[in-house]
Amino acid sequence: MTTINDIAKLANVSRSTVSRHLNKNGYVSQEAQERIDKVIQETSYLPSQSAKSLRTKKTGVIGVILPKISTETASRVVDGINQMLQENDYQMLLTQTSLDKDKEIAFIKLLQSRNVDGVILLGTNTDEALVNEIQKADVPVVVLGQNMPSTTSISYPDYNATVEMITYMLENGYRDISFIGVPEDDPAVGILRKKAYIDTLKKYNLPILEERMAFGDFSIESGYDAMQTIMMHSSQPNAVFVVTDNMAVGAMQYLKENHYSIPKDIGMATTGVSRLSKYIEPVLTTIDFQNEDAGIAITRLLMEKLNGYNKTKKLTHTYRRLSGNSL
Amino acid sequence: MTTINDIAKLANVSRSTVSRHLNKNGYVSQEAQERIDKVIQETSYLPSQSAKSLRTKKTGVIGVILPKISTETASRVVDGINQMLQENDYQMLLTQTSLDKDKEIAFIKLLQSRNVDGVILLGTNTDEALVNEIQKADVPVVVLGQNMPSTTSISYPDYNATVEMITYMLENGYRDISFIGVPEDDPAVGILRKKAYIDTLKKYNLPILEERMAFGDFSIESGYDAMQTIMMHSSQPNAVFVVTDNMAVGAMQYLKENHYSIPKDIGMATTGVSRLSKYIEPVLTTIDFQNEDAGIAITRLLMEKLNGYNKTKKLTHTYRRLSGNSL
DNA sequence: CTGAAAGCGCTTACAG
DNA sequence: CTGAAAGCGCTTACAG
Repeated sequence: MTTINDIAKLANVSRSTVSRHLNKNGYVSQEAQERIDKVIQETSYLPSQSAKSLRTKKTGVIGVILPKISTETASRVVDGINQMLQENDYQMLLTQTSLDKDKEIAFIKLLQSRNVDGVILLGTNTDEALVNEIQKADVPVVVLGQNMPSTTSISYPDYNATVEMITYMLENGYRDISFIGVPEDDPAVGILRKKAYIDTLKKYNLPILEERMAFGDFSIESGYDAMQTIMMHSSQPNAVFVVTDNMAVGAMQYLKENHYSIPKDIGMATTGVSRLSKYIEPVLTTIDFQNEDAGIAITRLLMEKLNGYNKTKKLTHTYRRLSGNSL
Repeated sequence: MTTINDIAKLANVSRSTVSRHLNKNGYVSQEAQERIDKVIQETSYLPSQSAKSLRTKKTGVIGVILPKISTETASRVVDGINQMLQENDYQMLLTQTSLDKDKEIAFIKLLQSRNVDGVILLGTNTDEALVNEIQKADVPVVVLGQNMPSTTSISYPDYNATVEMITYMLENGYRDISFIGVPEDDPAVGILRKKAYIDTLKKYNLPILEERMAFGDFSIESGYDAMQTIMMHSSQPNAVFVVTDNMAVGAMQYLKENHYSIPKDIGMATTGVSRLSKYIEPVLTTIDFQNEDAGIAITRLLMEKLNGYNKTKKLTHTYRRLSGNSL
């Protein structure tokens, strides 16, 4: 392997001079520059980032922690993150927790031992242990998808967007709206979206019925099961709001298999927009959280922190409602 | 930041001993071990990977180069890669070329300067410049999706699977089958799948018509355009085979918009299985290349190389045909 | 404009 | 069983 010493020797300068030239700080004579460039060309020398990092305490690498890679929402966010990182000459170290909370904490540690310059966490909870770990991290950690205490984070407009959607359903005449959610250890998706559903029904003086609510674990299968649970009950709803698109797909499958027509027998709305949702029959009415933009936005906040801005910022991302024919 | 020196001092041993204990090589007395563990606990010490890498020339990081992250095929492959890497305690550095060939070469260099232990490339071409770069890399590079010269690689069964699908279409009575492909600088998708289409028609003594073929660039839009090009021609086909699912979605959109019914007016088959394809109407008949398994398999080959196996291996991945109602 | 020297935080023979 | 020493490949004041 070629090192800076080899280059120095071949170019007849000291390695300090080579380093100065490579990093474009300090003066290097024209002649020296040319000799160095020539030698670098010939040897196709590449500076060792390990050595560089050890000295400078910077790696140019950002760690990204996400629940699951092969999900459309996540891959879009990653796409946005990646764009922004590439613009800023950062590389991305990707880790996946498979929704295991312990791994979130473990990865924050591991990423630090890898000397990443910062961490982007796609949040699934705001447990105290996690908050503590983020606090004591000695690199900036930013969070997308949860309002993480004392941490720079971007939330999705879980409450408002859900209120708007439920209201929209009510205005379209649906009165018996059921709800498929996730457990409450996820404050954003589990608590806020459910609260929005309940609050909106109350506002319209409608009863909140336990049997109209069921909960899944983000998977397609769990959406199927939740829909089944709801429909097995004697008093059936005429609409359903599903908090994530994956579970909505499962719910749709259950309804199709059991010959309920959407929207004739039961209206459906959800959150998250699929690349294919335009082509599904029926086209789902959904809330688009614009994940790619969110990925860009959270990365921008991290870049700010890396540039010395050290106040905690809290943002809420935008959204738009996409109308289909499932209502 | 806590370093090995701090630990050594606090535990009253030399840093050699701490190192020996951490890496579990060489003897360390029970007492010393306990003192060290205690101090590590208290300080929540994490060894610097940069320093470690500089010494050992190993980083425990694998570089992954892919054309585009937010594509279902890619994210499934990444999922498989990630599973296998996690089992082997490796981390993943992810890069995206956006289908820019120069970036493939640039990333191979960049990843090396980051001292990755190996590289997995999702191949889009087998250009000489790329082959050379792979050859002269001083870490193992393995390739998925192309039969890369002189390189350990796993190909998809592009030719055979396509022959089988076209044959299946012919056996189902379709005679005027059109084809949507990609340019020939992609040997696997561009050349082999097209050749399979042509060879199979020839075998059935059917004419090969230029106007029955159109080409896109993997995007949904290009599939739309290609389908349009074909349908604008006076002699219309009664079926189409599209080489990728993304382009198939575009082609479907064109057909729907122009009130062609699938499969009544025109049958369709493609490659690649979408999470949602079961729920699209019609359900697409498709070839499933089982991308997650492919990701696992290519990572396994890389692990073998990392363990000293240095022969070049060439594998072809499996596939299965999924029948829908689009034919 | 340039080079010698120190040091980043580790590991690894080597000597004891 | 343990420690001193050398060295991995860089960068960065500092002196000239």
